[in-house]
Amino acid sequence: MRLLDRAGVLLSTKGAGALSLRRLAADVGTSTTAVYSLFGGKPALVRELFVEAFHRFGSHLRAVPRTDDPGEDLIQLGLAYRRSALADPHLYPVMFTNTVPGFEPDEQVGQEALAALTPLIEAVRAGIAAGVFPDVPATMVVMSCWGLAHGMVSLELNGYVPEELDPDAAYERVLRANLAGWRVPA
Amino acid sequence: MRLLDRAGVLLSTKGAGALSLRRLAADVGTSTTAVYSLFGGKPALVRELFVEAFHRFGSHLRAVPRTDDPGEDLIQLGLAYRRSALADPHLYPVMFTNTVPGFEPDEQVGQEALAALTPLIEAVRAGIAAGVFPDVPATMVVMSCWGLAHGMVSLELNGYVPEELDPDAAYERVLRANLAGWRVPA
DNA sequence: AGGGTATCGTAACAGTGTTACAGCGGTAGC
DNA sequence: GCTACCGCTGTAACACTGTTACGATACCCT
Repeated sequence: MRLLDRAGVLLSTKGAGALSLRRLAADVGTSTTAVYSLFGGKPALVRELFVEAFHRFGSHLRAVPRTDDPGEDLIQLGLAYRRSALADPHLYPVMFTNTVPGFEPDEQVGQEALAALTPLIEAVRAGIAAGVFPDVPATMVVMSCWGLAHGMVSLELNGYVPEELDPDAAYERVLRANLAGWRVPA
Repeated sequence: MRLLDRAGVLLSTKGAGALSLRRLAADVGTSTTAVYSLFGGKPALVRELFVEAFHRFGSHLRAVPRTDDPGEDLIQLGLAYRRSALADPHLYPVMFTNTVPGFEPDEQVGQEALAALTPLIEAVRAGIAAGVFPDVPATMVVMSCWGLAHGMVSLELNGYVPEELDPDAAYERVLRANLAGWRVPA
């Protein structure tokens, strides 16, 4: 589907504001009606981009190997999280902050989007089972890691990281500090 | 300025998509041209809302008292951060994620917006001076606390917090864990 | 070969931000 | 008191957006 590809490129380069149906149709060489017969409108097209973005996102996360050290696995997952976001920055807000006006993820697509976080959940569960994390609901420390990664990446994408900080090193340092706070003292 | 007030209400209730100049002008009883002679366009009006939002945000943060326990101060600041965001949720994305298409915070307004984080910076500096935090750049642990708070709040606002978690309790727990990870062991 | 369905193009409608133009008001200078 | 000016306002238009009704086309299946 050339429309979807072109829409992804257009959104990744020019941003959400430049994603207009006429522009899109003109680039591909068709008319705006094609979008309606193939997808059903602009929100439906963005929905397709949404699941595509989460597929790539899930691939990045599934690519980090699972070791016998759940803590280090979580760190690596956090680094992969940021790499995925920085790979195409304009796709990130489509997933987690509503950038395109008409589109909001419905219940179904939202659930299968969260499936991309499975490696994170499993690492946390393994950590709790191994006793390196306290006996709290796994979703809580998942939200902790996810929230920190999302917040840091989101702030970085919006240009809120101070210049005196090396983004790579600071991000990893922050991740490790957060995780250290969850470790139950041996 | 009734236009600004009405714009704030409209944005806080109906969201960014409903903030149209014609709608706004009709509600106040004037014409769209008023926005151009008074502000200079829609982005300029949103800019005004941006600084207004940061003023309120700064007030929430300045309202938490400073004690001799920098760690606890940071927790209270984090709680105030979330309270401020939940007070009018639609104003939060205006500050930290670009919701309104035409508007992006320029350098000047972005700098004075960050001034709202002053209490956070001071608490971190006090913590480093007191030896409860390690001797790292203050901006790093600031970014850590800010990133976590922003990420958690952002995810909550987008409906990504699992139902089995009590949002209030989980948020505070996550904040405390993160801060514990920064504490240098006595 | 014929019929049905999916897709596409043209044109229009409603809505948006923006701007040129004209009119009104008040205010400063003489 | 008159006049000229300047800020503010409304009307109307332009260019753009998403959306849809209507025909026409092409393709696939029977």
